[in-house]
Amino acid sequence: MGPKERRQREREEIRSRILDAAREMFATEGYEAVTMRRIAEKIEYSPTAIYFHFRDKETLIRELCDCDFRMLAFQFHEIARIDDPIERLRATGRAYARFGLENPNQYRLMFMTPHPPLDPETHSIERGNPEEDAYAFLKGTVADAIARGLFGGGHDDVELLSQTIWAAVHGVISLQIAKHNDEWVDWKPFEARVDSMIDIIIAGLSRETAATAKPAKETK
Amino acid sequence: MGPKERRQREREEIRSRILDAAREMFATEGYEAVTMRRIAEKIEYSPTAIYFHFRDKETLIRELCDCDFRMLAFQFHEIARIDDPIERLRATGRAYARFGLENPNQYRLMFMTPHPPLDPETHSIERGNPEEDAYAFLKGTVADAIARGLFGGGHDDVELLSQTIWAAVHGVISLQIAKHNDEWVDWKPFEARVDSMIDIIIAGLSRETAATAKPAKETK
DNA sequence: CACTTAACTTAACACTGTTAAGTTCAGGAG
DNA sequence: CTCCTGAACTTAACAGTGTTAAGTTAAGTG
Repeated sequence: MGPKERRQREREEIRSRILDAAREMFATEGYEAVTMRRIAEKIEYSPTAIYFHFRDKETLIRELCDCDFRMLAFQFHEIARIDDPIERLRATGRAYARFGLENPNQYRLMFMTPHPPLDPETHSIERGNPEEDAYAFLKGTVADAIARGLFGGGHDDVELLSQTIWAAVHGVISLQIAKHNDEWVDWKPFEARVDSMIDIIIAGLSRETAATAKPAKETK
Repeated sequence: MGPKERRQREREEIRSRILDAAREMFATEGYEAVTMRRIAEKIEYSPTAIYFHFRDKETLIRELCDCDFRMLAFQFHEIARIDDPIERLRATGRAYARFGLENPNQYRLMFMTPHPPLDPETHSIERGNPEEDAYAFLKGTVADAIARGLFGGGHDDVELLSQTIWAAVHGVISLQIAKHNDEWVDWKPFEARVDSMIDIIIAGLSRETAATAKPAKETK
């Protein structure tokens, strides 16, 4: 209980003040707007002070990122209670899309920007736990759907299907974020595109696999 | 014949030398590696010389981008001769995926990075011409499929379907580019993911619309 | 020949992330 | 109490960025 713990607490406090300042600037103005000097200015320290708490800018931003991953997984809390896997899948897709639309800067950093592999894999998120790991949550739903026989025959690879479903919704979101200002394309409303994608994917999964559904003709 | 045209030609020549130097650095080392100073060094001019040919770095890079868009559209040249719209669609998706995998840096800039809207819409590409405009090519194929009754009833909005199909394949590519180094996910091979996506989308679009394929139950 | 003008260079500005060196000051040891 | 350690910070600087203002050079034109 000595002053040692107080020091520790103070350290954590300024640490999270840095994080908070960075988060706000990042969320409202985007990645480019976050500079060490501006963070420092906001919390009224010198720029170098930050380096006492974070190795470099990259690790600072990555810590923000981890936090957002957990926030995303948290969006699925309510949805987990939907019993029908198909409806759960639909709701998951929509929630994911909403997250992307409402947090475009975070989404860009999380899913649209290549990162160098993290050295010691020191994530603070428990991998595989659907409460914290959004991908694990999706896999769980897909596995349920397969187990209950809701997908057509041939659709039995949980990993592959999860990655495909994820990519489908991610495609809509990331095009929205990257190109919704692009006048080249007459964009349909975002919600319409999300629903269209989810409907088509679910319809496609409900049928037999292509090999059996296709007109029996070996192409090539 | 006069020296006026020679000057013009020389100007074009150095202009394209800048472009070429930038393109090479960009393709092999990525966006961050391209700096005005390094371009200048490569072509043995001073950094400021570039500004005599391009307003700023942004417009230089955007001109590269335009070129890549045309290159993408060119990939579809052969494919245009496939008669069956469904098979043409399949081939288009695969060619698009290959383009993304082989040109990740270009793909990132073209489809994964938000750009401020271009002032006077001075693209050098003819919009709507399938020979130059890849999106127009896709729309053409989708329209064909609808016209021949290959999609289920209800799937009749060319624009919406094109955007959905594009987003689906784009999702696979962009996750590959941004996250294939991420050990969090046990990635299936890229080709498998592309084929899975295309098969599911086509299955979802074929014949009966979602409403009839779904168990007849009004959700909500 | 004088003059304009395009094409360029040099030097600088205002930024960026990051680091080396110096300062301050609370807390523990003797 | 003094002495000293070491954490937490600041100041100054480095090497880099995109960009611009001012100066130079040389070719073409009246």
